[in-house]
Amino acid sequence: MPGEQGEVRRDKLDRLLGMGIDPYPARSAVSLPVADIRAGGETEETLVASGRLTAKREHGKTIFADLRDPGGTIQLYLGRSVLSDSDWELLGLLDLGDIIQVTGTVFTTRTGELTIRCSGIRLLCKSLRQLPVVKVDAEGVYHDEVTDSDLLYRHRCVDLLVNPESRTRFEMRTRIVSYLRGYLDANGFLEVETPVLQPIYGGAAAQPFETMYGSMDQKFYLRIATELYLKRLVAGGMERVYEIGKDFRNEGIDRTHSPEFTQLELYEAYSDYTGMMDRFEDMVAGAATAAGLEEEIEYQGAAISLRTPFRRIGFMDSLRRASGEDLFSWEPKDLKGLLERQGITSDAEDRITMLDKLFDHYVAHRIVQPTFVVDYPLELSPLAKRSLEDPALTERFEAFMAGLELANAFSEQNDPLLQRRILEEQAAASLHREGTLDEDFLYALEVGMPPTGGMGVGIDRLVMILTDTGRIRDTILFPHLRRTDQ
RNA sequence: GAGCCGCUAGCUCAGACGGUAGAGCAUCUGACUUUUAAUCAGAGGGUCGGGGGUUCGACUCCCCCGCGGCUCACCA
Repeated sequence: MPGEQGEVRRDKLDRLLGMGIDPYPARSAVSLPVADIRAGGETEETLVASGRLTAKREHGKTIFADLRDPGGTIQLYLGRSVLSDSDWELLGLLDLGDIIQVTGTVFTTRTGELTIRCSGIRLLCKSLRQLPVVKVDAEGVYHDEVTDSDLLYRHRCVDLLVNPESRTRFEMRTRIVSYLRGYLDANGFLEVETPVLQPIYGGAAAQPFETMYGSMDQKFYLRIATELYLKRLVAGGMERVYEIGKDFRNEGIDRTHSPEFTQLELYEAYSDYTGMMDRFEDMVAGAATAAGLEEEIEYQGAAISLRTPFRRIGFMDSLRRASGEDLFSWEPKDLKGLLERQGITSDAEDRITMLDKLFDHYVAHRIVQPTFVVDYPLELSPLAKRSLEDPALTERFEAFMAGLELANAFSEQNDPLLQRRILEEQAAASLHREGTLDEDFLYALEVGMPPTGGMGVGIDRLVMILTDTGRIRDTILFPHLRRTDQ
């Protein structure tokens, strides 16, 4: 009998229909969350609980079962002598995974388990798929835990049901994002939405996804950043704006990169990159609290302190110190040689990209505690203002933690002529860019944008840190996978 | 895009040397009125990721493909 597992449930569904039971009723009674029932303890008061049937322990005329809702699990006591004949018959047709509603009182069994003594039971939704059964023994050890990541990513609903820590992680993500919104709203920022489909992409250096806009008969790109649009708004007098949304970068996937990721970008007029440091510290510390964490957190085995202020180091200083060399005076061929000696394989040929590689190698990957790396070379930062002390540097920082880049911020370049020249030079020098200037953005700068601090924060990575997750995909509900149907 | 590893029942896994597959949980049948990884007895369930090839014979060896994982490359 092929496909037995599914057939059994279909058969039960038919039998339920034969009994006149609607396996998918439209209405259910208001029920008490399991967590509340547990908190309430024993009671003679009749209450209603709803959830998924996750275990059944049959003892003849007595059946113990587990009912789970998002907030917890509670045991059910189902006795032949307590239930009606029809409820008892229904019980026999229930499978693990079915969503049910029970009515009863709460007592404690002689083994000390808080339990609902069910006087009534109702089917709310028949499940036609057998879920993996994960059991936890008395020592709290998981048995037959589902590890097939393909299954878990393709069917996140299964993951959420079967792995409680997955559910918790996404709840934390939501709380973190809510906190950030609340923080920014409370500080006078306006949340806005800018185009995802853009005729010219910009604001970062990345390969875009391309698409065809049918009715316009024009090529469009999925945004790689919101930067250039948000700054237009600052020029337009929306002096504190932010957007939390997806950016798309048509590049490789790895543990810390997702082609579709969530970024918070915020811009604050009359602020600068030091102001952005304060915002970042506020937001990270606050998000941790919102996620239920203390100031000291653990990330993949490392102790991390979120105590502010965060450390500040210079891009060039830190690289000099870590490498023991003044790499900024080196010729490209010598840098190339050093890269090879350090075992870094890279296609990079130009000086500045190689320096950036060496910075990652010597400094960034080794940063554990929250750290602002400040004063980036001008060549790496076309949209940032030049440093007052050194025109080769910019007023920019990137925030690192546990080897991850979490944020990128600068005092925004608002000199329209200088900005145009820099962008033109970049476009000319770069092979893969379209070489198209965003004239509307430059127009906005010509209209005039006040001195402004701006910052982008990688939300998925922040969630990684705060949920102690090693893979960015575990912070994204539906990460991209290759389709298997073709 | 490259290299390596993996893909066996719904889930977790085992299958030395090539002889058409096993376990636990889940499912089904039966027993059991306070168990909790319930227990006991029995049963069903697999075109071993797909396609070729070698061979008398392939889960096993070879080739191609698919999907996943890990590293690397790409990544203001």
